[in-house]
Amino acid sequence: MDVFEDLKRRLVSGDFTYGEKLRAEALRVDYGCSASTVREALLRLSALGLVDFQEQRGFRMPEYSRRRQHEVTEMRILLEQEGACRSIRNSSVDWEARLNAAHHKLSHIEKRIAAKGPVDGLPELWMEAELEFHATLLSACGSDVLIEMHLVIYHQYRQIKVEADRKFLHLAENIVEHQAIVDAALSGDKATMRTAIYAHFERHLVAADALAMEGNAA
Amino acid sequence: MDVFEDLKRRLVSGDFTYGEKLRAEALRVDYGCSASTVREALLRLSALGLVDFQEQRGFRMPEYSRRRQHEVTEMRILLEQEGACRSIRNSSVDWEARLNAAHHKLSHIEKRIAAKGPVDGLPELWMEAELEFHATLLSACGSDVLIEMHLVIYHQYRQIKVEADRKFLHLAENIVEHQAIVDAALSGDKATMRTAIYAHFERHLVAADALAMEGNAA
DNA sequence: TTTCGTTGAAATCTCGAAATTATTGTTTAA
DNA sequence: TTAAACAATAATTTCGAGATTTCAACGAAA
Repeated sequence: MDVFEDLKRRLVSGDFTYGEKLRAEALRVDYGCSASTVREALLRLSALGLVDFQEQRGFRMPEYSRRRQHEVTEMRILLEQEGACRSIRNSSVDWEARLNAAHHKLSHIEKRIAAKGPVDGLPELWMEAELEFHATLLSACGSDVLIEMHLVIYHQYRQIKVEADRKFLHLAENIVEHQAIVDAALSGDKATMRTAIYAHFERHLVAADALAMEGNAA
Repeated sequence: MDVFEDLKRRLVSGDFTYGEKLRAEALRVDYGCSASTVREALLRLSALGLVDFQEQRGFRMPEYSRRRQHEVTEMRILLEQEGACRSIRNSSVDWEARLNAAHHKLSHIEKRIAAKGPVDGLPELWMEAELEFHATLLSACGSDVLIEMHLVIYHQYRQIKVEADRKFLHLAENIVEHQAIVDAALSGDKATMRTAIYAHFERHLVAADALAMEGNAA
């Protein structure tokens, strides 16, 4: 099994709690490999911001903080607006078709969850479809660097929002907002797209005064 | 010695040529450690985009490509404009003072290089001062995530532009452009800042038609 | 009671050898 | 001559043990 990929998956799926210690010696059991191999994977993940690494003090799942949630959300808005607008600029029938397809898959799953709750393997399917949708949104932007960077931030965002994700707290709103993003793409209007993306993330931004208090503490 | 930090330094300082193979077994000699330790450092650097890693095929200094230069430059413009404008929004006397100080150091070194050429340890001092200047520009933006992300892209940019850097091809222009950025900061006008930052990087963007040809080849 | 230092246990980090996989060069068959 | 199969070599990856460092518990001195 690919230790790196599977640990990455677990880190954004709520398998570990915020601040939990990640011991290579303990994790090796899950993969039937040596601690060194796990250590390698954890070091790589730390460079991607999904694992906290301190020399001689090992690895941890990052602590939760509202400030970080705010900053990562801001960054996702910035990169996603930029990427989506560039995709619009290069607009092609192929891109519109792929975005439509990805949205169709996603909204189908979201509607099933809305009806039956997060049963079967629906949360896992949703995770996959949601990434696919947002990745497709940027897929025609013409910059691999932007796509790569967005992917890094996307996973950091997921890691922070794991709890909300798994409880599907904002399912109804998400359905409407995803639709608005598709509509904006088809309209070809960049300003509308920026507004739609901002609206999709707005509730995950933290008010400035709340940040100030937390900032002084940390 | 810190293998990770030193390899990072060498990767952006022209110690390796584009596409050069990086053998852990060979590099261990430079650091008097085992190949595993070097391997760890290379894996971490690959997550930061400074090393190409392919399973079972080892590590390489990334190949040079104009497309990548273009994309990384675009990303630097995006992040640096965003960060600088946020710093302006949070504008403080302290920030303006630090930016002035960093610019003073940098321009002093640049003028010495303009006069005497890249002798003594001037290139190394310039590298340090240039990073310090651009980091200071974003230092008041209020987002550690943005600062961190900018730092990653900054190093990728440096790695690509190593040749131009070490030859100081655009020294005279750089001096003017850095001054323009400081002026924009002191004026507090965000639009001026965006223009100044774009002007600083414009020549490193690649024309669309040139990209198209390269894109088809790769 | 508090602080500091000591000691033992546990975790982290480094290492070089062994196992696996790619690469290169050679031979053979078409 | 070309292409494919094989063998020899070199490089990469995994591994577990040993060295180092951190952490926690305990006891002595202020």
